[in-house]
Amino acid sequence: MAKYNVQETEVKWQRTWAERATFAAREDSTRPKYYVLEMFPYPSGRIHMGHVRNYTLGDVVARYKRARGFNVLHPMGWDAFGLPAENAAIENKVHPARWTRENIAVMRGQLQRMGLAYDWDREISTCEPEYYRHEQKMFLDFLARDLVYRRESWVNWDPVENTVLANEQVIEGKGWRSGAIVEKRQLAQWFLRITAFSDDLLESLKDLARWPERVRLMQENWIGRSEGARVFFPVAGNDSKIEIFTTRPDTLFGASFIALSPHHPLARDLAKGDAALGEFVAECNRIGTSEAAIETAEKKGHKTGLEVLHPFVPGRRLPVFVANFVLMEYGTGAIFGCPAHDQRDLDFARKYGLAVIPVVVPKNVHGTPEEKDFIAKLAVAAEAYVADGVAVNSGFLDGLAVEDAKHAACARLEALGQGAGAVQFRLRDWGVSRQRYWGCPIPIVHCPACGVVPVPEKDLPVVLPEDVTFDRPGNPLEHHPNWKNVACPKCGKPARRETDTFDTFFESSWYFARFCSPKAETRPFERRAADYWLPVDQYIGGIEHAVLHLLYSRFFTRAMKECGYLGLKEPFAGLLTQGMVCHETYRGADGKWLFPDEVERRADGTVVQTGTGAAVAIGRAEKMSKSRKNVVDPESILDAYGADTARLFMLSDSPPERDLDWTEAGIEGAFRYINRLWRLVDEPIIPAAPPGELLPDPLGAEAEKLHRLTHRTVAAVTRDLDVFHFNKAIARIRELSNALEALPAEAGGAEWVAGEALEAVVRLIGPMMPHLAEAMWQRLGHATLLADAPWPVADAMLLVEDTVAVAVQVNGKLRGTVELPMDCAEEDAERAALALENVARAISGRKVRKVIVVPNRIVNVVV
RNA sequence: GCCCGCUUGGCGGAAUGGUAGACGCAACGGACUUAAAAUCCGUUUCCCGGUAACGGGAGUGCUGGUUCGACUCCAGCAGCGGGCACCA
Repeated sequence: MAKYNVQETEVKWQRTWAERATFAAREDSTRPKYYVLEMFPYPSGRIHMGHVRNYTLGDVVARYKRARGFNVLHPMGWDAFGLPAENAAIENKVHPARWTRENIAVMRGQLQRMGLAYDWDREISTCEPEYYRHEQKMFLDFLARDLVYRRESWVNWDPVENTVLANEQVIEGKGWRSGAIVEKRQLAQWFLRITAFSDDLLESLKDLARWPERVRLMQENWIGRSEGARVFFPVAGNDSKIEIFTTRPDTLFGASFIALSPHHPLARDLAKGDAALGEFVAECNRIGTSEAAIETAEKKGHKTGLEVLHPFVPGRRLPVFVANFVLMEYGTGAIFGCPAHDQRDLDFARKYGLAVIPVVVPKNVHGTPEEKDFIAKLAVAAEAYVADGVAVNSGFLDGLAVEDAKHAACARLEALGQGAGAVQFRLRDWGVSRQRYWGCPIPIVHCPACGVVPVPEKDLPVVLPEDVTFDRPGNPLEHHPNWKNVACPKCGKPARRETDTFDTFFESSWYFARFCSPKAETRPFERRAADYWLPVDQYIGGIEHAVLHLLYSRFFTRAMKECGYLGLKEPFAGLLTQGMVCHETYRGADGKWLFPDEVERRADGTVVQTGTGAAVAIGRAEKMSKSRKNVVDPESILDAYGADTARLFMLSDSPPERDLDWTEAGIEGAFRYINRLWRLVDEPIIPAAPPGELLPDPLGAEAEKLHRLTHRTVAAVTRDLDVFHFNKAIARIRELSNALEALPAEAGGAEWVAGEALEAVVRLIGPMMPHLAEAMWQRLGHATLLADAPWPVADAMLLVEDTVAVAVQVNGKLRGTVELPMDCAEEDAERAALALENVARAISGRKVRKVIVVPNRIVNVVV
């Protein structure tokens, strides 16, 4: 018999699906719709294993839902703008447009070889004007509705290249190419007012029932709603004041200093007349813009010489510092420090010799003789007291619990006109300006006379010019000979185009809607199509997008709704976040990384370098990355084993949310199973009964078992696929195919039940190994496509068992099992359990105190 | 530094308050073969007793707790990973 011909079979069915437009999606109000979407890829050159995993997961969902009768939309496109194209342009002298389009062509071919059930007619690419023109229009709509504004903001600046750097281009505070110490600079930039929706974005997380809890938690923390107070501290000696935000107004009596952000207007004013302070601010600017860098840097401050007056304590003066850990972007850019009750403030106070004034004591200490002792210890402690308690040393707050003291403090501040209770969000507005070439041009003109002028709708799109060069650092749009010179749309006088482009998160914030009508010309998408298809029923992608991309998309959907583009505010009803694909790492004797195909495993289990035979050190599995060389090219797997094998391996070894270890042995195991399945139709042990033959009655015992297992498996796999437990679904299918192979030919009714089991296996593997399943389906004599066949349904009568094995424990330890009728009386179960010899031995004369019977599960005898 | 996860045999995992290790990988033993590959059958958490059937003990990162019963719930700790606003 012929071996299963992977390549020929896979190409054949891919062609068949394409010719018949099997996966073309059309709006159809008579059928329930289901929109499955995987995060679209950045066209970096070739697909990687992360893509294979992501798109396999989505494809199983798409094919399964289709079989269940849904009208499925399953599209694919390209997140085509981005930094790597510009890096390639600089390093390899390829134009970003050409590089990107060539990459797309290669990657499209690779995805097609995977047999993914996409409607390729809906393919989009965000770097084409047909796509980005619509987001230019949306930007102008947002501007008209005050969802867009312009302000100064900080960027990483490479003083050697005279270029803005992305955070990833800043390595240990230095520019990745120049090695120069990176500085912070201020530029006028465009912002989207995501904070206008802070409350709604937070509140609506509750409704996203099919999102992972941890993603909702991360977004909740990111939005970071906190209640507290804004407080004005009058500056001693003049009539200005410093406004701070605090979540602990109850500890105001413990205040011992004020700290300003280095970017606070007052700090910058003071720095003008204070060279040392100026140098300190410059030093802070060298930390860079990333929060991680600022938070991990040593906490430092600089005394300004200024003092403020305490709002509650007449005569108390607090020194004002500038501190490197205070963020201008959060609150008011100024804080008050209460060292006794905040660890960071305490560290700061110890460093600069500031007072530590305890103002909260634990409830159980308050009013006891230990109270004094507690306060005395805290005043000299290295650890702040941050837990709940009762206010002390706090005038009118004394004796109040923390929560009550907060309210009382706010009320007093308000009465004094020194502040008020306030809600503060950590979420900041979204800066979308990028000083880069390979992005969507921001449709704005700067006119010396009229100022900022939106490009009129009739002049859209503002097309990104392709005749640019990368021979010098900075944004090529700045150096383009004429692109930026335009007539002002308002007054007609010479003006200058905005040369910044959009953050690439802009494109990915609405592409899911574009797929509803990807060819719409006059608008981003047809309202009717969006109303039909949206929201995305199941979105699938990496956990690394848990906050930014997903939050921006949620915001964008709300903004589009405000502008009347669509009628909903949550884009993704269901979310599945998949884990990474990992591989063990190899280092040669010289310590350099080796690719998996540069090493070989010997029979004795050791691993050596191919060719030289030198010893290789094996490292634990880590995320596949070019830098560690622990990558396997999906195309080599497709060549050697085919798409179904790659898909099976991606699904069978780990649950989707977890990381997956790629192993050569695992892929071989998957390949063996593919061939074993093929043999079920190619060399059947038991010939299937002819179609239409009635179920023999009675069945032999073995046949009856398989008959029941078939139906149990159909039910179990259906349940598993509904909740994305693909690895469990495959384990069940393997159990069924194992049982099918083990069925004795002489069992009564063997032909009939073998045929039934085989047909069930083929239908169940359909979503996961679609090529093999089609080939087997055809071999079973079907003239139709499996892709068009409905999902099998289990006979409920066959799922009911009449007996069940019940575990018997003595004091929680397993001592045996008894076979009992399903749902038998508790007394019967107890009697049968106590009758076991082993149980009697375990009790061995001790008194039975209690017997716990959990019907159909367990009997626990307590002695 | 802050936020969020994860940790179960040699390995990937299953079991989400009720028989820990389903299913697979690897390894070992056997069958088939002149031989190999492929395929098929069997064994495999660890320790103790037993020729065996089997019996006993320990065991889900670590330390405690709740419960008749904990991989599962709670508290603390450790290790590893994701995110931190200009990578996508």
